[in-house]
Amino acid sequence: MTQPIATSREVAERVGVSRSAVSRVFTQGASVSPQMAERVRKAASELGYRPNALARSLITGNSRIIGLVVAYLDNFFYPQAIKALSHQLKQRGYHVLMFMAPKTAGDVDDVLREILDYQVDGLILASVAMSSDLTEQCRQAGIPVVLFNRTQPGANVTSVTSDNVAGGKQVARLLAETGHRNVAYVAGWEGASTQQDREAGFRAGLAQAGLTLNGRAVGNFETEAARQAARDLMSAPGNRRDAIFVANDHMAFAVMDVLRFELGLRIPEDLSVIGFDDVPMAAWPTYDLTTVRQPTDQMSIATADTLLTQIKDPIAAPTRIELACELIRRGSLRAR
Amino acid sequence: MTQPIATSREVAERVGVSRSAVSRVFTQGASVSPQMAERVRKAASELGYRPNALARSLITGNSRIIGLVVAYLDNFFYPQAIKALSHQLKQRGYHVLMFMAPKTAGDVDDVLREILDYQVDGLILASVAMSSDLTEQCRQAGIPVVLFNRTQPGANVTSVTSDNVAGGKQVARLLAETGHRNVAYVAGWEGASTQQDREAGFRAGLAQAGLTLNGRAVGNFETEAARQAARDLMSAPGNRRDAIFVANDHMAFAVMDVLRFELGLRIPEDLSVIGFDDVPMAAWPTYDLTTVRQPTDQMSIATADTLLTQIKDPIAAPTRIELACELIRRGSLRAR
DNA sequence: TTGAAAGCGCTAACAT
DNA sequence: ATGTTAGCGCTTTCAA
Repeated sequence: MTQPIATSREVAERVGVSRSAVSRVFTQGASVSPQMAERVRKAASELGYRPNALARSLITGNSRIIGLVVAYLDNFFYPQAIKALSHQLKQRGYHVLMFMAPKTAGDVDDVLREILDYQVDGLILASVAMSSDLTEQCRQAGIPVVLFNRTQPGANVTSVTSDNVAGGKQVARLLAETGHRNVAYVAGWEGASTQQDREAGFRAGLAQAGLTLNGRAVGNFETEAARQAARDLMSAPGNRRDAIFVANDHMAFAVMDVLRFELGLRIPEDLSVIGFDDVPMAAWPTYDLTTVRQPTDQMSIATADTLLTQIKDPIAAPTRIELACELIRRGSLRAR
Repeated sequence: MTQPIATSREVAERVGVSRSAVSRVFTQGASVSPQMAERVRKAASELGYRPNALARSLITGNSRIIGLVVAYLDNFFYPQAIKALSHQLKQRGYHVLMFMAPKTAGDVDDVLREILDYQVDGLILASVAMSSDLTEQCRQAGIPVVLFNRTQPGANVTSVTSDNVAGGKQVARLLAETGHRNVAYVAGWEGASTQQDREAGFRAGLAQAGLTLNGRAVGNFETEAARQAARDLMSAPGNRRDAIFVANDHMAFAVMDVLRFELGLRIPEDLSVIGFDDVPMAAWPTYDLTTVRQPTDQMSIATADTLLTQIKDPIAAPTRIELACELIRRGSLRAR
């Protein structure tokens, strides 16, 4: 015997007022007398009434739902980020409709369309790309999109990242200063702007220090591929590397495991390793990883802020927000 | 110049048919002639029309949205589970409205109510408890609830877990068989059924083997608390423990780090460590953790299945689904 | 198979 | 400050 949830009509009838009155009581900044408010609230709580968000959205034209698309949930950076994002949005009265994207960009559009069917007020793409078709469609529909931890070169779309180029440069400078001369790089997925920027910054930094990159392998931001990258890098004959910069912490852990357990190397005595992100595990004594800290909380705040700004003011031009990141020096790096 | 998304009326006018006709074309199992379907679809795609899910929900009474509440996102078990859950639900045509619960159970109800405002068709609580008030309210409103990886003793509510008692027992048996005689336990948050069941099973298993628990500390399912638990356990004077069973992998890693780096102990030579969950990191050579594998995918499938069953048939009685779990023996355990 | 009419639950002018 | 009216975009009887 499923008893349906009370409607505003029932509350109105019980109190003997109009449905508009009930509506106003539950609407921010509407004008109602205190006694009306009290009587309505009382009846509402007796009946267990709460406004139907869907019906409200249908008429106000905004759902207070933000679509969030995530791909790399196995990288610890993202659970952290999701938590922060969801927290920020909640504080602002928004909710998160989440979707796990396939890493292959093909199907993302389909899924995005499904999300759009729910009249989301905005869209956050965490390390996910969308077609320029869909970007355009969102623009036309007036739905702001923010790219989180990724930029999309050609597309004229808002993004929030840290300054990955500067981060890469800092790593190069640190390695040079600490006497490393034979450094290699483990790349992430080549299509990712974060990967590209970190590498570009790293190479530029090395060049400034009079060094060149001596070895490169692709780890695709995945554990297994990163392991293989480490093996490939170290099996190249005649090379005596003294440092590896890995495009993110997630892969750096995999690389360190291979160096230690398969190749019997000591870190940092035989080799320094540097990562990127500063996920919590990087601080664990087992890894004690020197890395570049991305300001997750600030990035989340900036994402929520710009998204909501654009929701309020759809004419606003896309911005590219780039936050400073900080080198965190730990035991995986040794001066030589 | 924000161009609004096309409505069914516009499509209807363009084709010269009624809005009902358009609706039928986009409704499963409605009767439309092939030529009607084709003309409407053509016009729809030209105008970029897709049915408004909110308006549809308002009238059909189901939103195809499932509310998902999660608390412990820093435990790697959950990102995995979320991924699996979201995947399962997507396959069945549902979407996930996500919320991060505060670990303090107080505010969960508030948040749940917000989710309910969106007329979700069902609710999944991952390691989160709700008040019996709200449980009752959901029952009355006909909204099925499934507890994922947690049971709620008094409450008559559906849950999906692995057989934590059996898991704990297996651990005890294994430790006994491999000659451990002085075993301690690091507990999770005491309010959690998983914690309680694992400990109960473990104690029962020890008793069957003629052993008793020799030391216990509470790690609350948190890294820092687990570290402290390890310190407390090992600093008890006169004790020569040979094994620690930790209530989940997430804490086990923290415990291992303390044993190795603060206390200078070797695992498993000086001490065996066993965890619970079998998160991906457990297989990494650094930890190589003996643990009890929870069947994440099966649990997710079971959760999605029962939830959707109950959505279709709201009269169905709550069930308590308990899936077998499997002991995974790795290097952190040594026969003595 | 198709169209006309009614209404899901709510809010937003417009009066009063 | 409150009630009346209209309508958000859609689906669903009911007739034809």
